[in-house]
Amino acid sequence: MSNGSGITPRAQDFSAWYNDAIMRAELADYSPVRGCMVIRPNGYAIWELMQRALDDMFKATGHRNAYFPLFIPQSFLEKEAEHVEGFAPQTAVVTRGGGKELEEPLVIRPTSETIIYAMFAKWIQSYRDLPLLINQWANIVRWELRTRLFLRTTEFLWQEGHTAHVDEAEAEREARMILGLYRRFAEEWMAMPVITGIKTASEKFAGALRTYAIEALMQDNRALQAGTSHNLGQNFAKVFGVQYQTAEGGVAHVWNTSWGVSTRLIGGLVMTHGDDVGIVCPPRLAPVQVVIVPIYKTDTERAAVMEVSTTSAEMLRAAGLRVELDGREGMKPGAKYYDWEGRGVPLRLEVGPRDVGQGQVTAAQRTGGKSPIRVGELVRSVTFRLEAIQRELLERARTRCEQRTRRGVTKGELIAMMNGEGGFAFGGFCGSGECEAAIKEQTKATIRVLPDEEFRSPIAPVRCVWCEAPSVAEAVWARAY
RNA sequence: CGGGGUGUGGCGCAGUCCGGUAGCGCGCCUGGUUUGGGACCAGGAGGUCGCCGGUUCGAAUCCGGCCGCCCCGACCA
Repeated sequence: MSNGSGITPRAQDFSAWYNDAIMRAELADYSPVRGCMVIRPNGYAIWELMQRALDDMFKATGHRNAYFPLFIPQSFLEKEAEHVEGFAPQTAVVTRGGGKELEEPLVIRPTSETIIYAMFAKWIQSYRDLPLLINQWANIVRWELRTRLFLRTTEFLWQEGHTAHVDEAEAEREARMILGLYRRFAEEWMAMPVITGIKTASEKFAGALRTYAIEALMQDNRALQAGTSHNLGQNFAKVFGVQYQTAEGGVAHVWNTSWGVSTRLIGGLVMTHGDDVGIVCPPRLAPVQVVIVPIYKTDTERAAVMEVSTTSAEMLRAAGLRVELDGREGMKPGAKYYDWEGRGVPLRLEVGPRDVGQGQVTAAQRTGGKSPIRVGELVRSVTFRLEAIQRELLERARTRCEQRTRRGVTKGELIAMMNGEGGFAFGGFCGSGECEAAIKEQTKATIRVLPDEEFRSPIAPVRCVWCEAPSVAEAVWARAY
């Protein structure tokens, strides 16, 4: 759909729509390497904005960035039993280098716990060295069988935080704090509402004590795991000998956490806000927040219109906004509208002779609606409108999510819902892996999280949705990406 | 890896059954006229028809083999 002649409607084929929307916005392209994608400038710009916001949040909470190698000695990965079992099937391994067979194969990192904690062991001596709060921005390789742009590719970009703490309580606070931070990012920046909670044993990170996650509901009513935060306990510390001297003179293993979000978030953004025209960027993450389209016939009109357009662009940029002035000649205004709408630009300013004559510009919101803005109120009004769009997108997504959420579901309802239109189903859970597996078997739905208190139903379910045994926790089911 | 589909200028496709000089739309380039929701005219560039082999005077088309990609299932952020 690179010619912009239209994309598959969501209702017809959501997957096709997703691909079309990404292609039209030029966020990404398929690469010559199977399973891998190229992130194009429009897509990478969104990632850079995400990075900046997240990085600021990490720094504000005391974390520092570092960089660890892409290659991990195979033996490292194999040290933690559960970890190797979880990741070995999806690793790429380098066995040759410099024209020679390597003495020890090097795994291309599927995640960096092992190599980072090997280094932590060197750096941590005393309780005074704790907590150690590290983050790295990196690429990862996981040999996926089936890939989708942004949602699952063989190589992807992410951020992985790794921390070491004196005790379980502090590690738990860290893992929890990051989960909250992810939630804030999802809601305040991406305008994507999420449910937070803890993963069941079957969905837990390989090697973790506990895994927490934020889960969002996409427009096709499938869930997207948008971020995870793990309390790793002392599993890795014991294997890699990450020990410290306590204030009392004893020796103890540290408690680790790790947490990450990836370029998958871009897929979440697309599937949360996009419409049948294309993607819709929430203003705070829009590479172009405002596009100005000049409209004119004669040279005289052109001069006047460009004058106002240029001045407007300068004023808005001076106010810190990301503004593009579309001065392409020989392209009709309507064509430009479609072009920028497909890129998800939240606000468009049309500047024509009539506007100039009346001392105004016409503002069109990507979410719908056109209205004039007095030139004298430009910055204030544009800023206000962008904030309104940001709020509107979150509200709209939240309403959609609530409409697709059912609480206190029965077994029959769960089956019907998951094999039907989908959504989030809240219900009682006995805690057994058998029930969990049976439900997955019959509905393809998994427990996304055992939700945190804030998201739980006012009246706790009494019995397991599946087996009628007493419920030990409320669970949220959905079919997931 | 199993099931389904598909490979023809940058993109989307027709042509394949029935072999005979490779076409259409969009995009791209040049010039001109246009410009308040996808402009128009004229001229032009661009393809060893996924790859290898076979049949034939002649293959995009028929036969055999291989490969890629997309969708659906088993693994996963």
